[in-house]
Amino acid sequence: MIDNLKRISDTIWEIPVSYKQGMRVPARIYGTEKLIQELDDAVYDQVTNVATLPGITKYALCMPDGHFGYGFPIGGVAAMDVEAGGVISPGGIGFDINCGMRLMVTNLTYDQVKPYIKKLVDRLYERVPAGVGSTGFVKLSRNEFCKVVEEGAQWCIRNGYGWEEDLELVEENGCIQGADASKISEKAIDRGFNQIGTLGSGNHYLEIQVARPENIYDQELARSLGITIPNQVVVMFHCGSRGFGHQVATDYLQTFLKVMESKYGIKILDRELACAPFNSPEGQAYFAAMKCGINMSFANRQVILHQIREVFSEILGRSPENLGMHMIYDVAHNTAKLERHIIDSQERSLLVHRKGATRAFAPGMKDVPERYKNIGQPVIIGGSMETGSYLLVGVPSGEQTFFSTAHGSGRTMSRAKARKIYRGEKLKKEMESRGIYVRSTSYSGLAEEAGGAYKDIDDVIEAAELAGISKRVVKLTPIGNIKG
DNA sequence: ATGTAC
Repeated sequence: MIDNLKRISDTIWEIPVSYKQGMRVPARIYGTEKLIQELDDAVYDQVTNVATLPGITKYALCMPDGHFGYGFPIGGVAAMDVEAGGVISPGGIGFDINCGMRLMVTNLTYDQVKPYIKKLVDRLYERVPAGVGSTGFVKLSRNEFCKVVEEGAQWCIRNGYGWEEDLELVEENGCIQGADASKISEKAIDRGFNQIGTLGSGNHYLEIQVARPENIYDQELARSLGITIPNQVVVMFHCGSRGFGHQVATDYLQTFLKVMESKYGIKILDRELACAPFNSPEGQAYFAAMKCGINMSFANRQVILHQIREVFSEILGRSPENLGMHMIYDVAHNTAKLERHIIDSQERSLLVHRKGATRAFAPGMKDVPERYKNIGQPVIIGGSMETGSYLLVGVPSGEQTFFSTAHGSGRTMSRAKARKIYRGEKLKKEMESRGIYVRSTSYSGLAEEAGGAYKDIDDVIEAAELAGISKRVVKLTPIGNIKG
C-alpha cells in the first residue's frame, strides 16, 4: 500500500480522491516511513471511507499512532462543515466518549517516593476502583447523576472533590456547555450513576511517573508546565466515561442507522460510520447527549484526582497542598467539538471529530488556559505501561490538522495476539525487576497491555514533532502502575 | 472501550 501513497513530506502521506469512489477530500496519514510500513491495511480503508462523509473539510486525517477502530481509525480526525450539510458520527468519537488523560505534579523526587511506592500503589488500587463493572464510592441518586453529567467537574468541586484551581486546567474548564440530560436514555443513567470515580479496564490506567533530567527536551517549557525539580514525581491517568458513554454511543448509533438513509439520503460505505446531519434533530440530540458523556468523564477524572491526593497525603503524612499536588492539565481524546477554523482564508464552523486524537491548540489561541497562553496547550500522551509517556504542547503549524495530534502509542497487534505472546504473571515480575511496581485486576488484561503490543512511543512523538503538529517537552517514565 | 451478546 505504501507505494500508492503520495509522500507530502517525511512524515505526511496522502491518498488521493481517485483512490476510491465517493471520496470528497484526500486522506492524509501522519507517520515516519517505519510507522507507515507497520500500519494495518485496514486503516487505509477506514480513513478513505471517512473521506466520503458529507461536509468533510480539507482531509480525512490519521495521526501517527493510528490503528484500526470502529468505523473511523483510532487516531482519526475529521472536521465537518456544519453549514454545508456536515454530519456528526459516533464512530468518529468513539464508544468511550471523552476518554482522556490527566496529569498532576508533586514536589517530591524519585528518591523520596521510592520507599513508599508499593504502599502508594496498593492503596491507590484500593481507592480507585478498576476493572470491568467496577463501581465508585460516590453515591448518587439518578437525579443527582443527571446534574453531574450536565455540570461535569464543576459539580465535583462544589461537592468537595478537588480544588477550585483544578477547573481552569481542564479542557472546557471541566464542563462543556450544552450538555442536556433529557437527551440520554434511562439505560445510560442506569449504567453510569454508580461509575463516578472509577478507572475502568482495557488500556485505562493510573501511573506514578518520574521526569528524569535526561528526558527533558525543553527546559524552559518544562518549567512553565510545572516540571521544576530533577527526578520530579508526577501522576498520570487515563480513563473515560465508562459504561455511560458506551450506552450513549450505542443508543445514537441505532437512531442514526434508522434515519440516515431514509430521512436524510446519506449513503455510507460502512455501517460503523452511521451518522446524521449535525443540523438535524437527531444530530443535535446526540451532540447534547455526547456532551453529557464528556462531562461525566471530566467528573470521573476529577474524583479520581481527589482520591489520588488523599492517598498520597495518607501514605506520606503530609497534606496534598504541602505535597504540591497541582494539576498540569486534563485533555480529552475522544470528542467532537464545534470550533472555528480558518479554511482557505475563510473562518468556518467545523465539527472536529477527534477519535484517539488530542486537541493541541497553539500559543495565544482562545481556550488555552491563561497560564499557558504563551507556551501553547499542554498535550498529554500516554504510552504503554512499560515504555513511558509524554507531555507536549500545541504549535502554530498544528493548523494543518485542525490543531490535533496523537493520543498514545497505538497498538501494533490485537489483544488476542498479545495474550498469546505475553504472560501477565511473568510481565509483572519483569516490570518489578525494572523498577515498575504494577497492580492489575486481571493478568490477561496485563498481558494485553505489554509494551511490545504497542508502537514505539518515541517514534510516534518524533513523527508528530517532525510533522509540526505538536512539540515534545518531557518524557515521563513509570515507577508504579494500576492497570484497569 | 464495554454489565466483552439481544
